[in-house]
Amino acid sequence: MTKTDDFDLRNFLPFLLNQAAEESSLAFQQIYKDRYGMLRTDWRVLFHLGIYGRMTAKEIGESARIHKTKISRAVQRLADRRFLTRTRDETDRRSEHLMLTPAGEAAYRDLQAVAESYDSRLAAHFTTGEAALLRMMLRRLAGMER
Amino acid sequence: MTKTDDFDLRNFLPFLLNQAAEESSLAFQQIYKDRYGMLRTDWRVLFHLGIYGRMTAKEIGESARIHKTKISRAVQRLADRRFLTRTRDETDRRSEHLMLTPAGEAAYRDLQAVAESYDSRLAAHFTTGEAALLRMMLRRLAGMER
DNA sequence: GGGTAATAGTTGATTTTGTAACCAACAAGC
DNA sequence: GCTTGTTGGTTACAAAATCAACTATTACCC
Repeated sequence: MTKTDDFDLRNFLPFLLNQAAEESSLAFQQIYKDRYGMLRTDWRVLFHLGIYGRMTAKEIGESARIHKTKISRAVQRLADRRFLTRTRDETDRRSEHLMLTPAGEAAYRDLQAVAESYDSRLAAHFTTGEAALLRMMLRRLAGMER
Repeated sequence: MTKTDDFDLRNFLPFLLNQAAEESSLAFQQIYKDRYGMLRTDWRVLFHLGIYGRMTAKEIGESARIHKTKISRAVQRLADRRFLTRTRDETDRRSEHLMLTPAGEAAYRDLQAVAESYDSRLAAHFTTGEAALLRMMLRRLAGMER
């Protein structure tokens, strides 16, 4: 395993970002998967509804940059488990408003608490200033701010 | 879309890291996909061989934290396209050494150049010091250093 | 040396994702 | 009000990822 080229893969940002994202999602993923049998898109939808209270599939998709088919399926799964309700918008009958049921709220509160402590644990790798800078840089890379 | 909970998803590191990783991989992905019909694992294997010259599937898997079935199939695809050769290790006939063919080397050099300029473009969002700090923090989150 | 466990890598079945086509409701122009 | 285009969301089919089981070979160890 002698180097024949000095390009450093371990510093290549797309690679590095993916490794960090994967590693830092692992333990959290384990929790929502084991505890609620959820997929990645499921908890993201759950969190959006938990945070914003009432949204349409489209709004969630735009906010989290998730394709509409993935949202559609996650909403189905969550509706099947009675974690959310769908109600048609009467002024535009194409779209429907999603809201968490009490069971959904409970799941959200549980996972939200996990997420908060999980995030603190990750941030504890750094000083407060570093962590803030990291989030800012990530938001910029994610195109969430300019 | 009024907030009913003050948890900030957009600052939750696993979420943020994934968004940044996805966004910052997009254009590069387009290139290896369009230009060589490669998948994510394919270019990672290609890069490992391009950088280190000769590795076994297992070594690549450990280095990039990719599951062996994914590696196995990526190696198959790359071998089918004559981008690499496999030769059995004669002292341990279970494993085989992978090496790029000239065609594989050419593809690697091409993509490596793209990767380098792509990385610079991403890093240009920040000052030199910030970028270095970012990489360091990501390596730490990825468990690549302690 | 013979039996058992471990390892490198492959294969097959199942689940999840991605892509395109689709349906129903709405909007705009005429 | 009819046609054409757009939009929110679902569905069908193909591609890819995951997980478990499998083969072949080597290591362990009594």
